[in-house]
Amino acid sequence: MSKTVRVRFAPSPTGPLHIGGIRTALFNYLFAKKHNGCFILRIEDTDKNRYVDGAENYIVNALNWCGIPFDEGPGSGVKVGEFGPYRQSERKHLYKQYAEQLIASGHAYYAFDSAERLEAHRRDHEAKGKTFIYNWHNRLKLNNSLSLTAETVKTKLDNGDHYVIRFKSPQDSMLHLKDTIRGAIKIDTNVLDDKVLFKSDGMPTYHLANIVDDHLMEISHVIRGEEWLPSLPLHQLLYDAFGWEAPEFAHLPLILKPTGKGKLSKRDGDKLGFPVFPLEWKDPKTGELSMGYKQEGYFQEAVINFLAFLGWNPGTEQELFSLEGLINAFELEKVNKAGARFDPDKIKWFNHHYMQKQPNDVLAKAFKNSHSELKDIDINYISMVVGLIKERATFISDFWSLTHYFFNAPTQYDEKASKKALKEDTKPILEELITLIDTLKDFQIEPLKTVVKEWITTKEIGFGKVMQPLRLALVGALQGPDVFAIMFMIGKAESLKRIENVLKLL
RNA sequence: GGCCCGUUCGUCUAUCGGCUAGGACGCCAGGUUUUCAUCCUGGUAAGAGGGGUUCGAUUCCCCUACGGGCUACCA
Repeated sequence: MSKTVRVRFAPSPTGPLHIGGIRTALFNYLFAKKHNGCFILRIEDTDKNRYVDGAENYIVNALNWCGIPFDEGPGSGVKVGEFGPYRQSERKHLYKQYAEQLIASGHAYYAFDSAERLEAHRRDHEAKGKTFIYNWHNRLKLNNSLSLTAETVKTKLDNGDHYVIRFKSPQDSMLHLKDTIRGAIKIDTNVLDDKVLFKSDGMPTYHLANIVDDHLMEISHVIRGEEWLPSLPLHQLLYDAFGWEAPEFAHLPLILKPTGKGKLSKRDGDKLGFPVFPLEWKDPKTGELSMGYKQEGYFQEAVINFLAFLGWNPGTEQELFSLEGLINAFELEKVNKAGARFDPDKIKWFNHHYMQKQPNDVLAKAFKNSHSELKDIDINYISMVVGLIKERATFISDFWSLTHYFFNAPTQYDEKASKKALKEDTKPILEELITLIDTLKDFQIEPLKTVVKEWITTKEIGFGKVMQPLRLALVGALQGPDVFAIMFMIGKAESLKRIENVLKLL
């Protein structure tokens, strides 16, 4: 790779960034970092009608939360450099000259057809079972600078008539395209249409702005979603028309729904109960709230690790990767061609894994902040509790149901568990146990365990007869970590009290 | 409909002509934990179909089927 690697992630601010967008950003980021290149964020806001307030901010926040910040892009604190600005709306003045350059060189033309007229054409064709395509085969019959006299065109332009600039797709030639992931792609230019490059509202379309900006920003590799593959011929043709060297292209496979048909959408998350957005998003118009990975308790590392493996793998059997590891291992050539189904179970598994790697005090702090009953509890105590139960948790939101008995005495006892643990002979056993514990001076886990076990053994009571009711008394159910650890945590007095509470039931 | 891309266990995937087709998630069973969960071990399960090419195809080519994307003055 001779030239400097410069890649861009170019979302349009029409709403929250979908998890598929994050995956595209991630692959761009990994590729850039692997080659000591530059990761650029460019906001493609050429469609004023679809602009959504807050979307750009969301994109930036999402990338930051994921730990894949951009090197160049809009916003303060980021160097603008020689390639900015990074919002296409702020580059508006640049595009028209390029469109006109194409007209001058015979690669594009003015078109005056009204949207209504074209729509009518489309309907007519559809009624006949055909598709209306604006290109070589009919452009001379339509209303444009190719079919009209130069004079008429000039008059129309002078009058300020609405016009668009269309690309003049070549006729009768075979295009040989190259995609790093998919290899060679052939296409007949006769099936291409004369795409609008410049809109009547004075803004460029995606196609023009994209090529101009990628060229001006010296983008070396375009890594984007597969939905852009059909536009590749046009884009290549544009580079050729301008006489510019095209970047390398890589089209990423799509992320599909967990079940059923089609690509992953916002609705799937609502329906199946998992987020499809990195961060929570509140629709500014409807007020509708969509859940985000962050808010649902997913660790950033888990999301990244999972996403990296959606459509890519290192070719080894290693699946757990830090961001650093991913950068080292990443290769565009190893990206898959086929779409990948999103698997909510697998990302949970990653989350459980990364849960174990989180320091207890960090988890404890988040846990404390998430639950009002913990407000006045010592953080060190919470931290120890977390250390005892985190191996059985996937989310911090699992913590309370896993730990409430460390903070509050059980108020009710699981019915099934009571039946199993509480028998006719339980009462005298627990009474004796109380006496035993009461006399214990060193209330630490090990001495506690030793004394109780010795007592059970010498008295030949049977472990189940003691341990089960004891656990029920402490927890309220037959679950949780080691009973002696629980007793140690809640202390002697509280332990005794809880056993007495159960005795009252007998 | 047209064009393009794709197709290995239920899911994510390995295999770059010669494997008992490997791993992970899920699921099932056993073990540990005298609880539950975790964890460990094992098991379950796959190269869409049909033609070629080849001594030999999951792997290369063609056809069909199926899936996906695009087909806007949206990106």
